[in-house]
Amino acid sequence: MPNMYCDHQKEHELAGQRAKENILSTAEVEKICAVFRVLADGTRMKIVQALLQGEMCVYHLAEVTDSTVSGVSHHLRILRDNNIVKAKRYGKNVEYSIADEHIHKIVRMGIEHLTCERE
Amino acid sequence: MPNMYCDHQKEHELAGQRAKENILSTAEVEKICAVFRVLADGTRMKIVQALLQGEMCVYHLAEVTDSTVSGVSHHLRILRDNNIVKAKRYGKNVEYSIADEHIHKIVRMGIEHLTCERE
DNA sequence: TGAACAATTGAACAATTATTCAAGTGCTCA
DNA sequence: TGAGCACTTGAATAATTGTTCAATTGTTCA
Repeated sequence: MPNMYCDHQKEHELAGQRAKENILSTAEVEKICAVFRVLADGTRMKIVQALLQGEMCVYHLAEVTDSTVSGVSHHLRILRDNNIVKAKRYGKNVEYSIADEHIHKIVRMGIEHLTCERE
Repeated sequence: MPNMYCDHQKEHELAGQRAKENILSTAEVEKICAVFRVLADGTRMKIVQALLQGEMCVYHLAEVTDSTVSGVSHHLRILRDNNIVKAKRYGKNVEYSIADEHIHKIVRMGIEHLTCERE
């Protein structure tokens, strides 16, 4: 009797092809991953969470995240390049804020996933 | 006249402290990041997208993602350890499926963020 | 102008992570 | 039982990524 659940020899060409057609392209997948990759760092996540409470300058962000101004600045560049935060200069300071409405949602999803996890 | 936007000498202790109190702990932030870190890889994202269409065995997932069975298996372990997919054995095969309702939502958020980006 | 502060950048190093390959386990069926 | 398939694992290598420090840019104000 053949394997009734997953007969590779006969079905994978069809099943594989079907799934391949419905899946996003490698380029599109890469772009989506990029957003998650940005949010996958602890310091950057803290920066985002701090900015969700209102705009803040680099010095304050370094305070809040327990890191250096230089380090935060590097992370802010990555966040800017990925349309997650935006910068506005006021005199000597640069005030950062959240660029995009659904960064709120994405981060909230992350928190929800956390709270409903059972170990 | 003092800097009216961000007078560090006088305000950062207060502003910094306030933000520090409202932000999640480092441990909590790390856990949230972990979810995003898992979704930040192209192969894993493809696996998740394939599984959003229905359960699938390792062989098929390797087909769909254009990678090796071994490579996919390593990624599936990471996905399992982070409660994103679950495994069920049927005879020789192991069928994988999405473990958690809001993986749908999280991935959809990622796609939305992508589509409303302007370059 | 120049001194002081805010932020950015680049380069070097350290740490993490993905991929590969070979060897292993678990299951089925002749 | 043992041959063959499905999958997993571990170790080694290659590639990416974060952090640090020193130097640089941009701004203000005396």
